[in-house]
Amino acid sequence: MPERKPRKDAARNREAVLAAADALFARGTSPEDVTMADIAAEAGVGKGTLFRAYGDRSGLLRALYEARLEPVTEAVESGPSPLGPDTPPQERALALLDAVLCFKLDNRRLALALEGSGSGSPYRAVHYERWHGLLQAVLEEIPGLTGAGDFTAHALLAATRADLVEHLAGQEHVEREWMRTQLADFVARVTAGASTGS
Amino acid sequence: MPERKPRKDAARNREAVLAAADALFARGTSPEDVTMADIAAEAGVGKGTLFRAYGDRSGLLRALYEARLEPVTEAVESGPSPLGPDTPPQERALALLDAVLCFKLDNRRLALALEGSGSGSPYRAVHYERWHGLLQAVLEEIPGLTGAGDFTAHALLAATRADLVEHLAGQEHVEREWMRTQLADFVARVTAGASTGS
DNA sequence: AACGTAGCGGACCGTGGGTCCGTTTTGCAA
DNA sequence: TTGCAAAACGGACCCACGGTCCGCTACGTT
Repeated sequence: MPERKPRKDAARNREAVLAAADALFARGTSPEDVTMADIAAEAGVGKGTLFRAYGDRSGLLRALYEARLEPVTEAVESGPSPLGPDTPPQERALALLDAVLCFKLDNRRLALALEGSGSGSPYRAVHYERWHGLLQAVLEEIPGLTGAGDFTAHALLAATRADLVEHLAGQEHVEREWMRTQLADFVARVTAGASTGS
Repeated sequence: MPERKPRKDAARNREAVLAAADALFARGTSPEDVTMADIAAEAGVGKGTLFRAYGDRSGLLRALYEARLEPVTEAVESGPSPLGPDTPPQERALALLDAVLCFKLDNRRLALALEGSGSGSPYRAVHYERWHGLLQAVLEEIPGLTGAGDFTAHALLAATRADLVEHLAGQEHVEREWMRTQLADFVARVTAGASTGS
């Protein structure tokens, strides 16, 4: 097995970089003005280190995102109802989308930076595919949605896009709870209606 | 009146630039590799000209987009059913979204370049606000959607985001007609269901 | 203690958006 | 026509930022 344990200063630096990035994104400035050099400086580390650790900008963003997302993923894969697997599909779809929305609300800048980082569409990201795959599977179990799971999952997830969330929460000052209600309503309408197709 | 007529070479160059950009985007290459210098070269014009005419990259993109979109806008504002104003709301909502989808399918690269051009979220663009305002108004007239028009309009439009369309049509090779059907289905479900709210 | 190597860091590079300013073109008027 | 001021041109130039390179440092192993 080619698994070689990393040197401990390396590990420490990886952490420092993540923390630094986190701090900078929290620090209100709009995501695209947070430069790689900034992050390196904040972490007290050379730029080279940062690129060696994460490959490129979107790699770093992805790692940070993934780390923040982990608890949610956990809860979805093996947690209790309504997020966990032992939940009737309609209710679970609702819970999933609410979880995504809340996550994006809590990590607005980060999510924004990640989806906005040009390199490749957000739709090729692993975490997107995870959400989409899961949501699709859940939706397919709802009567009247058979065959429409794929597109419907995309469409519903699109309603939680980082820049939309940012627009509503940031510019338009829409209240968190109001947004959750609206999304829940929307999802309910989608999952409740009868199919129009053949 | 501060309206001063532009010099005719200026007008000619503006046109040339638009045409050049159009040609380059049609030429298959992914939108972010179409550089300003490329466009200037293709138009047989200096970079300065291009920036003087349109301000910056996203200005140029917006102008081009707006120009292409004009016929659709026209049809929506004063055309015949089902796009025009004399259409029952539910049917019109469907037609509007179908029109947006078709437009994005026909102008994939351009739409992608515009929405992807970092400077400001797509949600502040004039054309987005036009679509959103209109769709919202239409939705509000549908029984059961009162009060939910704003968010619902955002959510439905999100299903036609350029990168999603590109992902489905470009990477996953989803058929145009199939996509239209799926979207129609989706919209129908949203506009048909009963409200969950108070 | 000594040594091989993983890791470091910041000078350096290429690219692409945007600016500047000397030169050319245009349109008006004498 | 010719003269002239203003508008427009164009490409050399600037700079910020992502990403690379390579001589140096410090880890950890024997």
